[in-house]
Amino acid sequence: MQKQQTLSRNQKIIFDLIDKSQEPMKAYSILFNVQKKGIKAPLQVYRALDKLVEIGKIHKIESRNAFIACQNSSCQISKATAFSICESCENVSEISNTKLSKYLSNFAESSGMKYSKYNLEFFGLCKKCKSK
Amino acid sequence: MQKQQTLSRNQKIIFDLIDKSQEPMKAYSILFNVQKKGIKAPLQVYRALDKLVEIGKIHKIESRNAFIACQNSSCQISKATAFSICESCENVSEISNTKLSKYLSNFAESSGMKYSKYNLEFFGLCKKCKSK
DNA sequence: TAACACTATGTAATAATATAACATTTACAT
DNA sequence: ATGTAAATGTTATATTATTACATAGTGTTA
Repeated sequence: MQKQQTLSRNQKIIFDLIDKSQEPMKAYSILFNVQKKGIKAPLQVYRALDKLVEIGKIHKIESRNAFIACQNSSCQISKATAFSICESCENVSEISNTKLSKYLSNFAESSGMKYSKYNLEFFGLCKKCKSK
Repeated sequence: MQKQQTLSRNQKIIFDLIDKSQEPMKAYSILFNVQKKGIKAPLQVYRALDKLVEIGKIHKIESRNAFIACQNSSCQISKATAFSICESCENVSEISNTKLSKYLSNFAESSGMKYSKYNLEFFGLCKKCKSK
């Protein structure tokens, strides 16, 4: 376990918004939603997002340019992220599977590079959408 | 093996440029490089890129918004892509490892979703950079 | 060959995503 | 109280990507 981070004002406002959201949020949608709380500029949002990603409270879904709260309570720093993404409803869920992450970090360790992290995105239809 | 695609004029110009490049290329850098060949607008580039990705001739490196030619001659449609990315020199190399792709597609198949593809990006220091 | 569908192209405008540069303030350890 | 690192505020701008609309090429098949 890492030590608990204290979030700054802006970081907390933005984390709370993302954490409450049922779906990944985009930066400018976040901006729109926090303007009433005094966060007026894109850069304020991006700075908080960068920090929140760095400390593992949120993850960026690279293929969507969107952010979700970490679903895995024990993950304070994200060195190993995996998601499944529905191409129909755009639902994203975080995968937390010890075997998978062991397999992938072992793979990376044995590849010749000095491995620091990975990101994996699966695409397809989620349970709901595939039965439609 | 899939059937061989014939590339259109713009697709061929853009594929050749990416294929010759030693590093991933960004869309506007591609645009700059093909203007002398009559491709003047971003959309012309993005349309060709979309098609080339679709038929598996190139891949998009999502974390970098950049494109590289497929290194794997037998891969005509990219349902399973993996890369290692150097955080220092930004070198990107495609990983083509049958065991890895089997492991990941099996994982996806057993996850409950109707799996169609994945993308995996490893980050760290490449061989050259780690010894500096 | 004419009619059709499909794919690709050309062009202008604009939307969406992200960062640079600079000034100021806050948190907090010494 | 002082130094330092982190965070904030603000303006402007860079970068990445799409919408909308008009036109042209390619290949089938009637």
